[in-house]
Amino acid sequence: MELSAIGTGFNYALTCPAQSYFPLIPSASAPTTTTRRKNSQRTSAVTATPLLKEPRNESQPPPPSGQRRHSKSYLARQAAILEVQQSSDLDSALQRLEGTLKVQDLNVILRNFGKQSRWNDLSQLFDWMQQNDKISVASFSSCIKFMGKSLNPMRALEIYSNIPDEAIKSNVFICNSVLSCLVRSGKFDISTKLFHKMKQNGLTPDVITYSMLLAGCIKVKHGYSKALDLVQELKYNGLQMDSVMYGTLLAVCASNNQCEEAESYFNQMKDEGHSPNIFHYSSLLNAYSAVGNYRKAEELVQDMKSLGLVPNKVIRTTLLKVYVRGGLFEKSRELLLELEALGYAEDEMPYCLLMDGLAKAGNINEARSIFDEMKEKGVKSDGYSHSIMISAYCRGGFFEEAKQLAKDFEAQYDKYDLVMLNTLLCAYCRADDMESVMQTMMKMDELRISPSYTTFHILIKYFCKQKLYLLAYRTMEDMHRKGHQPQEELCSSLIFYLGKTKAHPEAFSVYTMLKYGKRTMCKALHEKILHILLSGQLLKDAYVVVKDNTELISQAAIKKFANAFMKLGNINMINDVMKVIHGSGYKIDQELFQMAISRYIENPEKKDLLLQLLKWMPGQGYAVDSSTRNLILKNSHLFGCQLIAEILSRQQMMSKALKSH
DNA sequence: ATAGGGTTAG
Repeated sequence: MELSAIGTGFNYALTCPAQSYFPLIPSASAPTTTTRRKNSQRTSAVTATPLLKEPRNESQPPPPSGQRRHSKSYLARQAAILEVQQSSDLDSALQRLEGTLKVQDLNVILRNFGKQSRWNDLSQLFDWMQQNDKISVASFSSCIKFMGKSLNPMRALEIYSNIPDEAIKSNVFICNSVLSCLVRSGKFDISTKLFHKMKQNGLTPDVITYSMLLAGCIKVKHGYSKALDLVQELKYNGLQMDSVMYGTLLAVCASNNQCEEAESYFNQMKDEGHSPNIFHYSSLLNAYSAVGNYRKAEELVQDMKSLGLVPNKVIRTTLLKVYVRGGLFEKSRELLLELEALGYAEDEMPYCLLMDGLAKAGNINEARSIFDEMKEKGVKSDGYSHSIMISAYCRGGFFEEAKQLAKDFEAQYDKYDLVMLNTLLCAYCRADDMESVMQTMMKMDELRISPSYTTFHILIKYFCKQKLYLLAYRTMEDMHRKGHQPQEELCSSLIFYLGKTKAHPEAFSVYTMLKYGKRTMCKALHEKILHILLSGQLLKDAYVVVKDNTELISQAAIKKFANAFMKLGNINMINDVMKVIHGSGYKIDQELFQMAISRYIENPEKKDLLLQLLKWMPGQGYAVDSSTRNLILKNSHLFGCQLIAEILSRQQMMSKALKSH
């Protein structure tokens, strides 16, 4: 322990030549690798210092800096810093050295813990500093920054919100650290909200604040317009864009396909006197790659070279992407050779770019030959190239080839992730290899990888194709349970098949999943499900469908529904159904009334409902015809003769009045 | 005495 402490102290002296004047430190010029024996040999030589550029000996005056006077306490503090850092019991070390260590020393330790990713120690030290009131703004700032690095934004927010002093809470360094921590942890929305709150509480943002938030726009939806807002606000506050901000802004443009904007910022940046570095070029080139603008890309690379910047692996790979997107496969191949020669093609990525481009352009055989060449050369691969080719074969309809490569992959690699599993699944489904499909699903289960939207989609489609409609339905149920909203087209066809195979309740269940999802659905689907429900005699469900979609269902379908319902539907709902279909603009005919009334006559205990219906009719312009009236009169003893006679006469008066008009 | 950015890639 002691020895190592001395050793490190010695190294520290190396970084601070001024310390070499102190006899405690043997040699400032001794290299780290020098052995202890050589060290001791040299000590005397250094004391004489005849070869040093600025020889000093005892007769010379001491250096003007204050370091000499404070040397003892300074050294004690350095030693204490080391002791704390190397201590196995942090709290006791802190207790022991409390008198020696100043706040800035503790901050040094804090930062060192951060640099070494010693998160627990960092947290413990910070707590101690807070409890012992040995803390400064810098401590907060550093600590919060490292909370971002350790991806612990909640702890950072907690620390920040526990700061009692409003002035410290609005300190720009602390605010910047908090925001940086949030942005780094992918919490852009929270950081934006907090930023506004901070401004309200008195924060004056600086370039770094804006730069940080701008960086958050790269991986975010509508990042470009958010970035523009930030830039505008920055300018409004009298701040100026610097080279860092331009770099970030270019990356935002590139990731949002704002090619022309990227170009114009690049030029603007140069006009303002900032010289672009390789990253600025890289981002702009990336923007060109999205649109395949190879002319501009080539120009840019020339421009870059003329400034003395050497295109690196990323630049060249991005240029390859430009050529691929632009459909310049000859040039792509040439560039790939160049990458190989430079040792930039040691992994499969550039090959995959070209293969994918070729396959998507319909040139699947050429893609395959690159794949084979690559395998022959023994290029490092983690299976991505297989995935590219399998997808390409599936897209092109070469299902056997896809399956072959899928099997090939499984024999060679044991690295499965969700995307790969989905790719394999797709290949096995298309090649109609049920056994492998099931094996893949078991694999997924085994690896505790939960199926994605795509997984379910592939499976459901496959099961439909296999006419395993109930299995497809169960899968869709599962998908829905996991919170995925199935695609309408898939639902629609499954509904159709389920209906055809007389799985009416299942068909309705699929319809319900779709209906309560967020997406809009095809208008014709309501009528389709209505027919299915009617053929399954699910009249209550049919009633709900009609009620909820009256204006989307044809008169013919309403008629079919109404007839079915009057014949066999729940007698208690007959009047409701009448009202609903009338409300939809459907003109109820005599046949329907007669059916309803016959049901009531068969069930005399429902006489109240019959009376209600008869009373309702004249208000809507309906009256029973003579044959129905006779039917009612014949059974009027069941319902109360007097009442029936009254109601019928009112109906008659109404219908006469209508006729005379 | 502390805070910032960017590149290829399912």
